[in-house]
Amino acid sequence: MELRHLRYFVAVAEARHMTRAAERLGIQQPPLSQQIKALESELGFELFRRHPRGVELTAGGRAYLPEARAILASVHVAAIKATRAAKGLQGSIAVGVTSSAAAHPLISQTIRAYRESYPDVNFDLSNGNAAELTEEVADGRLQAAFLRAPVARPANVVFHHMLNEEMLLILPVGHSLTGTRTGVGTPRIALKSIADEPLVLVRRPGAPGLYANLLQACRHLGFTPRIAAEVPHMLLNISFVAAGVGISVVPASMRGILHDKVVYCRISGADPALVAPITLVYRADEESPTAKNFLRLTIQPEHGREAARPSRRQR
Amino acid sequence: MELRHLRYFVAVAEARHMTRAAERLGIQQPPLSQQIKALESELGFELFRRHPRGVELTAGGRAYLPEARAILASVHVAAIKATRAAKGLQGSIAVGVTSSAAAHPLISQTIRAYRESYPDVNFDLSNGNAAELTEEVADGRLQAAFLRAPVARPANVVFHHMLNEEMLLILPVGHSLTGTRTGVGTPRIALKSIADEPLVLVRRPGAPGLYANLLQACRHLGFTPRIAAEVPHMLLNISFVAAGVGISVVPASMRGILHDKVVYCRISGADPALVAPITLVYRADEESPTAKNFLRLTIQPEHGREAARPSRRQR
DNA sequence: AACGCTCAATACTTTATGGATATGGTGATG
DNA sequence: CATCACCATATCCATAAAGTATTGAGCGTT
Repeated sequence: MELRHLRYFVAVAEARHMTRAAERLGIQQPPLSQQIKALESELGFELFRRHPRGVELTAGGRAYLPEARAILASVHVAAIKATRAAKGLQGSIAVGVTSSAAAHPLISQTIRAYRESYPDVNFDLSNGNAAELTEEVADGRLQAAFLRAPVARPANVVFHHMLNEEMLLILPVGHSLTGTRTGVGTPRIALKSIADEPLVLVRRPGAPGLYANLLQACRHLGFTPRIAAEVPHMLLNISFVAAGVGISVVPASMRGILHDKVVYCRISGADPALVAPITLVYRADEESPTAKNFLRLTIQPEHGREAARPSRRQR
Repeated sequence: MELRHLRYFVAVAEARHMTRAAERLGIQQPPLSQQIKALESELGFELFRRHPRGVELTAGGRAYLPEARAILASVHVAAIKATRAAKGLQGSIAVGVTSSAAAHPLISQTIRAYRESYPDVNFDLSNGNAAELTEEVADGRLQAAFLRAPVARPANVVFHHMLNEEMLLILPVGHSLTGTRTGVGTPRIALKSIADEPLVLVRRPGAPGLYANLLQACRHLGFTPRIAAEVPHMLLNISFVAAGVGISVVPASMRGILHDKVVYCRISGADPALVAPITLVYRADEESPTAKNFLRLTIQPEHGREAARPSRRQR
């Protein structure tokens, strides 16, 4: 049995007339009669009673009609559903962020924009450190991840550098280095002036990247800072500075956190410049349509939106 | 698109392998590849990613697979459902009975037997007088009706005489005619002995049939009974006799009703013999499978049961 | 009662297409 | 680098769907 039989059957049932149904189907009457007959013989019972004025559904035909209609409708619906999935309008996507990357407004903007453009996609957002996220992307548990500096570079994984963010020095309020400058705007402090200050560092097994540049810049200036404490993440880092344990540097997007306890200062005289990148990680061979839409929207926001609703402009 | 495409798609999706799927389908690999490709081009997206070790579902294919399976399953289910309807195993039937016919045990037996044999058929049992039921059968509102004597014979309607039932004379307990015989078994009374008794008759516009024979038999014996009362149905008839209004005759199957107030007696010396028929009424061109099963079961109970479950004996 | 009309079925031809066979191309594997 | 395992392509054939012409059956009409 083929869908053709069902289409023909429904047409005849609706027209109650072989010849008119054939016209409506764009075929001649004899082949239609034949196909109906073939369907009847496959089903094992008659669908129609033939009258000189047309045809009439039998009890079996009456029972079959709604079923046939439902099948034809679901064939149509199935194609639409699957097309939506293929276009990435439906389905799911798993994205990871490190907590320090999550602090940057770009990340939340990007995710919000995607969820608005693709409201029917189930969005799984998870948290982890750079090493974990990279591994999860590499073996497909995540389709994308936002992190700061890459910590491992598995084959087949792309690290897309999105931006560099300035690093700011943070000191506890009332610290001697902050007293000298109280003008408007962000104060500026020379890196060499922190040579004798105790330093708080964020350093975990999986995230050594962000502070390498700081230590190297200090070495260039001829000193090695004293490490007062190492903490597992950036927020605790600021808390420690606020508590007076030492000073530290954080990405500029953290500015505002504990603002009454901590002073944020720009750094001068650092070489290499102290910057915190935001990196988008994804598999080079990513095929998931939802992921491809997400990547497109993230990397080229304008194009992404256009592609998501191509017909809006034309109407 | 045809069901073939869905069948092929599901086979390939399950085998994850074109060549093996082709084997399972009993065709060669190239035509299978072509049909899959045709399906993809009709849907507008790729269902599979081709690898050197086999094929893999795309996101669109993954979404399409359960839909395709459901469609194929519902094609199967539709055929089964409609076949059951065509065989009269599912559907509905409307049957009417007159209240006097309903009193005969054959009717309830027949209906119970049908409902047991065809439990999935919706059975509409309705009540009416012979004229009403005949009309409803004639124009298709009923598929069958049980009544006593036919009162009208529309073209295209078959009146199947099922049985003749003896008519019994009923008299109030203590009536003079009953006093003479008090042996075991049903007493017997000569029709001519009721010549002077007042008679209660059931007679409605639509049901004149049952008492015509009684009056004619009396005329043969040379008397015309006096009509003491006319009542609309048989049960009230018995109540009137019990109340002493007069005597009457009823079909033998009524025996037992008001047994402590009324005496049932066999009648001798009547010509024509006083009998009450049970008549099954149905359309000559009845096509409904449920109705045909009902008629078969009613007219030929043994054959009906056999046909309803043809496979039981063979297993 | 005969005729004509309508519509489905039948007989036969044509066409389209699904399937078979043979072969080519490509990426993984040892 | 050669081989293997698969899928894709090309070509041909057989099947079956569609087309054409005609028959046949049932109904209404005169």
